[in-house]
Amino acid sequence: MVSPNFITEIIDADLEAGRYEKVVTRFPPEPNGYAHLGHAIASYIDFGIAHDYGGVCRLRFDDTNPETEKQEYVDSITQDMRWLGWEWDETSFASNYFEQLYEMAVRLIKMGKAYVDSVSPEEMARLRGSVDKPGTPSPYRERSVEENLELFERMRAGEFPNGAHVLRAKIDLASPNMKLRDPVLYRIVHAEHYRTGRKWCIYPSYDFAQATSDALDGVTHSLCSLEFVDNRAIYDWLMDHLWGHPPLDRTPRPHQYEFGRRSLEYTVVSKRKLRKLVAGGYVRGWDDPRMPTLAGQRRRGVTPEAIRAFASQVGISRTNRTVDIGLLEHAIRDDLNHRAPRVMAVTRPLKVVLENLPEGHEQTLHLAYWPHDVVQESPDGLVALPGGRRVRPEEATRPVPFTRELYIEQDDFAIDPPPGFKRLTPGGTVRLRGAGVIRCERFITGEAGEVVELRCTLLGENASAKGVIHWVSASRALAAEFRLYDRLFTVPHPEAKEHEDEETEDEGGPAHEDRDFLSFLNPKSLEVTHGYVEPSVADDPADTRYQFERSGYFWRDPIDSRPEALVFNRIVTLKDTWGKEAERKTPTAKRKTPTAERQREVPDLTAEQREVLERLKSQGVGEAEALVLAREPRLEAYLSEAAKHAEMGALAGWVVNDLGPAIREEQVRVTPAQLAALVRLLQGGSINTRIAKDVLAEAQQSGEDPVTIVERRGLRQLSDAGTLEPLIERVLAANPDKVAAYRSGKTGLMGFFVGQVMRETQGQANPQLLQELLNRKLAG
RNA sequence: UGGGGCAUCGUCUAAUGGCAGGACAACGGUCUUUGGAACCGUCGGUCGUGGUUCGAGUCCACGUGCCCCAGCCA
Repeated sequence: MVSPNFITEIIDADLEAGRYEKVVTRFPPEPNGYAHLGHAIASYIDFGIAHDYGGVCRLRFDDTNPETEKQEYVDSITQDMRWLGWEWDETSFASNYFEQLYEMAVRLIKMGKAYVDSVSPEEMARLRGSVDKPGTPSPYRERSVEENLELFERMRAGEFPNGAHVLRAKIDLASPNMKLRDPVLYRIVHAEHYRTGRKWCIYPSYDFAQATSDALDGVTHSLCSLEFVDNRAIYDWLMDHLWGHPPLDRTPRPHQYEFGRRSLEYTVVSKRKLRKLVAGGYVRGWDDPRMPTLAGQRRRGVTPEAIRAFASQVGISRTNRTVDIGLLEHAIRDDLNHRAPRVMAVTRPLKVVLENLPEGHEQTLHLAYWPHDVVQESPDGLVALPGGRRVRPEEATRPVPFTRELYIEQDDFAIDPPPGFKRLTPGGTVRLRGAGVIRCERFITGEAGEVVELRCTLLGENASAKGVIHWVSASRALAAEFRLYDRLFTVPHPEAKEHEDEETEDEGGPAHEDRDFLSFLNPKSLEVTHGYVEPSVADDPADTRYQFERSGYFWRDPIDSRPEALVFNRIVTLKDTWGKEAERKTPTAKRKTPTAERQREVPDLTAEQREVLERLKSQGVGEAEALVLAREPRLEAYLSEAAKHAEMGALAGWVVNDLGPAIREEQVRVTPAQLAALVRLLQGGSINTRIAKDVLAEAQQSGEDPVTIVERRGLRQLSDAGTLEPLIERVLAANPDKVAAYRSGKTGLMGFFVGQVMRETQGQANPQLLQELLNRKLAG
C-alpha cells in the first residue's frame, strides 16, 4: 500500500469527478542500462498506485533510440521488475507503435502544426536562442504542407543521411519555456534497432513518443520525475491536437504528473557513473553486490520484500531527495530478522584449545535456529527450517559439533581490553554460545607478536561470564570465503560538487567531475576473509539466507559459491551499538544559511508609487498591503472601485490577500461592489471572517454574488452564549483527556477545542466569544 | 540573468486555517546465552522578514537557498 500523497489526491479527485473509470499507469524504462534502486522506487510508485486503485500498470519500454538500446537490457529490466513482484499484462514497446506514431506525425503536418526543418544541429541550437533571448524562425519554418509531407515521407524512405532533416512541432520560438521552442518530433537515425531492425530510419523523440504511447496504452495518469515538468507543456500540446482523433479516439486523455527523484547516500545512480565503475574495474560488474543495481542487490542477497518496504518508507513528494542509507539497511535487517535462521560462522579465526577436554573429544549440541523472540512472535507457533518447512520450535535445531579445538573471532579476544569490553581477555571468562563458559589461561603469540592461539579451560555449569561469543569446531567446521561488503563511497554525497574535506585547488572544469566522485571510493568496500562456518549449512538449500550470529546476514554468492568451496556474501551487518565507528563524523556542520541580511527597508518605488503608498496609508490601509497595492495598479484600481461602497481600510486585506492572485491573472469573478457588500456584512458583525472567506472562495469558483450565497445558505455568525455553551459542553465532555491535558498546562489545545466547536457550527461561531467562553469553562 | 520546480527534526514523511505527528538515525533504560531483536523513554523541526486571521507549516507580499530547462538523449 502506497501511503497517501499528492498524486493519490489527484487520482481521488479524478475518480470522484468521474473523469476516469479505471486508473492506468505505466513504468517506462529505456532499455539502455540496468535498473537500480531509483527505478525500484519509481516502479513502486507506478505499480503500487495502480494496484491500490484496482487499476493496472503497464511495463512499457521507451525504445526510441536505436543507438543505445539493447535486448539485453529489456531482459534484465523485465527480470528485475518481476523479481520485485510486479505484475502486468503484456509488455509494451514504443517501437511497436512506430507506424501509428508516424501517422500521427503526418496528421500534425497536415494540420500545419509540424514542419520539416533542414538546418544543421548547430544552426538549430543557435536559432533556438537562449534562456534570456527568444529564438528566431528557421528559414524552413514556413514550408507548405505539401512540401513537408513529401520531405517527411522521403525521410522515412531513407533518402537522407543522419542530421539532414528533422520534423519539428510548430509551437512558439519565443516561449520562455525552452521546451516549447519548436521541439523535435522525429530525427533521422540510420541504425539497427534491436526490435525493428532496419525497418525505420526515422525515430520519434522522447516527447512525441511518450505522450502518444501513453494515449495508445490507455494510460490515465502518466507519472514521471521532476525534470520533465517543462516537458508537460509539449505533452499537453500534443494531446490538444491529437487526442480524440484516430488512433487516439478510444482511450481516455492522459495527463502527466511529476514526482521528486530519490537518490541514496554513499552511492551513485547515474547510468554514466555506474558505467564508469564497471568499465574502470572499480567493481566486478553490473551485478557486483556493492552496486545499487537491482542485479547487484539481488546477488548480494537483499530480498525484493526489503526493497519494497524501503520504497514504501521513502515515500513520494515533489522534492528531489537523498535518502539516508540507514533506511535501506533497516528495511533489509527488518526483513531478514524473521527470515534468516541463526547459525555460527567465524570470519577471522583464532584458534582456541580447551585444555581440560581430552584429545579427540567431540559432542553434538542441538542448537536452536531461532532466538526466543522470533519464536514468541510466530503467529502459528511454528518456525521455519532452512528449507522452509515449518516445525515446532523444539524441532527447529541443528546439530553443532563441539570439540577440544575451536575457532573464535579474533576480535572477540583482547589482551588489553577497552573499558566495557565483555568478551575474552587473559584470565577472563566468556560464554561460548550454547556450549558453556570458558576461561582464558594463556595466549600464544607468533613471531610478530600477534596472538595465534588461546589456551582455555571449559568451566562448570555455575561459571558466569559477562559476554557471549560465537565459535565453530576447528576440526568439523567448513572452510569458507566471506565477502564483507561495505558502502561503496566514503562520503554520503559522492556526486556533490564540493566536499568539506577537500580543497579546491584546481578550479577544475567538468573534466574533474569524474575524478571527483571516483576519489571518494571506499577502499574497504569489499573485504575478503577466509574462515569457517558450522557444518550444518552443507545440507541447506543454496539460497538460504542466514544470520551468522553477532556478525550479520549472509548468503551464498549465487555465482561463485560451490559446495566444496563456499563463498558467503554479507548482505548487511547486524546493528552494532558497541563498536561505534570512531570516524563517526557528526560535525556534518549543517551550513545554516548565513543569517539573513538586513532586508531592504522599503523596496525601490517610483515617485508615483510612493505617492499612492502614502495616500493609501492615510486612508487606513496597513503598511504591508499598501506597499503591495502601490506596486500593483491593477489591485489598486480594484480597491478604489470597491472603496466607493465600503471602508477602504477594511477592504484592502481582502483585495491583497484573498483576491490578489485572481485579480493579477484577470480571473477575478467577484466585482468590487460585491466584495464591498460582503465586507460591510462582516463589519456589521452578522458574519465572521471564516464565513466571509469561505463564501468569497465559493463565489470566485461559481461566479455567484457572495452576499447572495450568504443569504441563500442562511449563514450568520453565532454570537450568543446560549447557543454556544451547550456545544462547548458537548465538546468538552467528549474529550475529557484533552481537558485534563489542557488544565495541566497544555494550552496549545485551545486551538483544538475552538476547532471542534467551529466544526460543529460549520464555521459560524463567533470565535472571540467562543474563546472567551472556553477560557471560562476550562479554568473552572 | 528568462521560465519552471521545490523548501517541516540529522534523514525521509504527515498535519479540511485549529494538539507540529510517525519512521529511520542518535542518546538513555528494561530485557536478553546474539553488544542482534523487542519494549519504554529522551533529544530534535516548519528557510527568513513582514502581513491577513480569534488562531498560520498551511493564505498573501517580499526576500534567501537548492534543483531543472538552451541534445536531432531520455
